[in-house]
Amino acid sequence: MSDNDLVLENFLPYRLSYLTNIISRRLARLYSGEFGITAHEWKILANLNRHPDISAAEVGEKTAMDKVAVSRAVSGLCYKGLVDRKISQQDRRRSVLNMTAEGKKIYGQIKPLVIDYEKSLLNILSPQELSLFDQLLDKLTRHVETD
Amino acid sequence: MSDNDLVLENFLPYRLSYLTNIISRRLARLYSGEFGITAHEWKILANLNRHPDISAAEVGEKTAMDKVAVSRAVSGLCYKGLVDRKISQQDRRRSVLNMTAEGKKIYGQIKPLVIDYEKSLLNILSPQELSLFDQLLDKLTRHVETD
DNA sequence: TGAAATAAGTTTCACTTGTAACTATAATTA
DNA sequence: TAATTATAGTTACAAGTGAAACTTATTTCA
Repeated sequence: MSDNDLVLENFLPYRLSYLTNIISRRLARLYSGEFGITAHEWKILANLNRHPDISAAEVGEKTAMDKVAVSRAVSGLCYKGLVDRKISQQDRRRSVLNMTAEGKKIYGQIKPLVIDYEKSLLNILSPQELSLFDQLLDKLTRHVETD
Repeated sequence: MSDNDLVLENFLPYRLSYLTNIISRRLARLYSGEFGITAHEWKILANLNRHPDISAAEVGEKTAMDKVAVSRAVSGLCYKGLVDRKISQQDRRRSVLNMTAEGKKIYGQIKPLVIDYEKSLLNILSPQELSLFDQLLDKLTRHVETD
């Protein structure tokens, strides 16, 4: 067996995926339990908070979700009364999405939980380590994004 | 709006998940297309290569997969003739799993593709950066593993 | 012993997700 | 301007996934 044999525990894509899965599960617990929000729905709420009046396609761009996932999550949010969907008068194919008052309220309740979780996660790293990790993550991401 | 508002593009769990998803998709292409192997199946092959004669439960431990996923992936591999499943004579509930000759052949074909992909991924980082990223990843993983 | 509890693995059911087909509207161009 | 092409979003179908129930085998301990 060659000495560059494949050892999953050392294989970086696998380790990255392992870490990410744990973190995603923990985060999902924050919104799924008490609030009944899925990860996709949460991502959309966070985007509508920053960018009101955007369309489903724009949500898709900003969240890297495909349009079917966006459609389903937006439907779920509308059904729960957290998002309001209007038809654009400029282009009647497009939707114009916004959080409702109730949506903003829920968003405001979940946001601190999520931010606290991120803090608790990152407090194991020193400021220098965090900054480095940040840069390396960016570097890798820019690298893999070039198809 | 508070200044520690939630901005997904800066939110580390989101960025980690984004990077991981791209990498996982690319990797999956390496085995799914030509070889018809799923990511789960591939993980199991890689484990059986290093640890012959293990049981489904042991595969589960080593891959962090749940037992249902292991059961299904092993069934798929047996059906394709890549893995051989015997009943343990010491404990007839347990299975004893091994790659077949054909399984080893396929494994040997996929392995270099996967290793090359990892190399192409990491060659954007200097040896120092890589070593740092490695350490930080470990540190974060150990941190989140403590429930 | 033998009844109850535990363990390995599979099957089932409900839910999620991805791909492709479809509907409705808008833009293009012959 | 009418026919074609492209776009936004939804629906339908198939495949994947997770939780719980189930089957068979083993262990525990009264």
